[in-house]
Amino acid sequence: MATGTLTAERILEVTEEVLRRYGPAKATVVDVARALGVSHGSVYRHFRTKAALREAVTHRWLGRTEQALEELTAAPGPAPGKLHDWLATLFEAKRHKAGDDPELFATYNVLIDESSGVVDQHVTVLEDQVRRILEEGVSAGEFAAPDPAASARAVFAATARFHDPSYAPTWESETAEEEFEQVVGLLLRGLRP
Amino acid sequence: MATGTLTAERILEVTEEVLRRYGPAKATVVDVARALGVSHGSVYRHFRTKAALREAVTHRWLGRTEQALEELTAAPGPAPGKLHDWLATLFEAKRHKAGDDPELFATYNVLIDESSGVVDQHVTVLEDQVRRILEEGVSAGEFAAPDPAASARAVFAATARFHDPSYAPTWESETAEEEFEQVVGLLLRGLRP
DNA sequence: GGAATGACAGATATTGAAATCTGTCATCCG
DNA sequence: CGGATGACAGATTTCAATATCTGTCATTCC
Repeated sequence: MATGTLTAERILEVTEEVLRRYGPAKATVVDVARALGVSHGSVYRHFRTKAALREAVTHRWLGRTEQALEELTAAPGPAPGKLHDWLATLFEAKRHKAGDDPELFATYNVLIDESSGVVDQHVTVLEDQVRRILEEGVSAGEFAAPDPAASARAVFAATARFHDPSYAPTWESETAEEEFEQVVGLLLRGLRP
Repeated sequence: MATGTLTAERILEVTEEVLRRYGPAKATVVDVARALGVSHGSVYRHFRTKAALREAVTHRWLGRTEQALEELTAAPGPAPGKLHDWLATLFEAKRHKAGDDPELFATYNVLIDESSGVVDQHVTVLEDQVRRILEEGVSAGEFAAPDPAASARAVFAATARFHDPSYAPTWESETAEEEFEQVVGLLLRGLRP
């Protein structure tokens, strides 16, 4: 079935499929090897441990969200509106993933709990995007932020309710959207010069 | 050992002890009855189910925090400082419980996960205290909040990072205190008239 | 008569033996 | 010779038998 050489990339693709099919509890390295048509020893040539393989899958998954938000970050436009949209996009992306395919979302949440290092890196990337938006706003006189990096962490922390997966069960509620706007409104007011 | 009549209050006290000793997974109604020196049927006279007993324990535990914060809420003084102190006290109380006796804290977190209704009520009580502080500030011209109840929910949501037990592992970090001040500072700025 | 008991049925948890998986490595193949 | 293999040891998971627990209720006790 597998075409050509066995690459790390191909293993990651198949691992995603196996995780989707069997779930995080039952997906084994042997399953991945079987789906690839190779021995499990070959998988271990590319990933030192099962944990490393799962972390790589998680990294890929989180990277996709980072990429979508990076485009927003780099786009032109006033910083306050951009920050609002950046947060709204993050919220909407997470809410969509959670509501659309709850099982797959649950699977990735298990992976995320396992891979704290990968998540820390993800958070750092996102906070850095927020920091860049804040700095842009400070330059344009739209924001006051003596320490943009610290403010970025604060903004990210204050909106955890809307992007941290542990709150996913509440994201479908009718009031979630309104509460999001309230929090973001408060933060944008707090950032005014 | 037990003195006099069997009361709901006495059962709750002993249940707390049993939970502390055995943990949430192993503490049984039979254990509670044994510690009380009665048959387990007698416990069921006061609490319809094991879940109801655990919820009552949770309610009592959360009520103690509500009470401490209520005193702060009712005290005189400028609203901005009071809101800051209220949030700082909540943070400190949680952090202290988590750091002081991690096992007991973990036990109560298990109970909390089971008792969503009780927790919702607790959150409502705390948000109401925040709302009263906000209204006080609006009256004194210290805050601008067209809808104090909505702003109270926003303030509570934005500080989840510092009172939601799922974040407890990060509360000991050196930067937690600083991040708390950043978030609260941003919120207080956002509430200014 | 109101509170407590303990035997009971069905549900849940524990246990230990068997099966499977993870990670290594000597060997094989192109 | 670099990459793939599959047998292997120790760790983990599964499964089914056994034990315990939950919640009820007819009976006992004060």
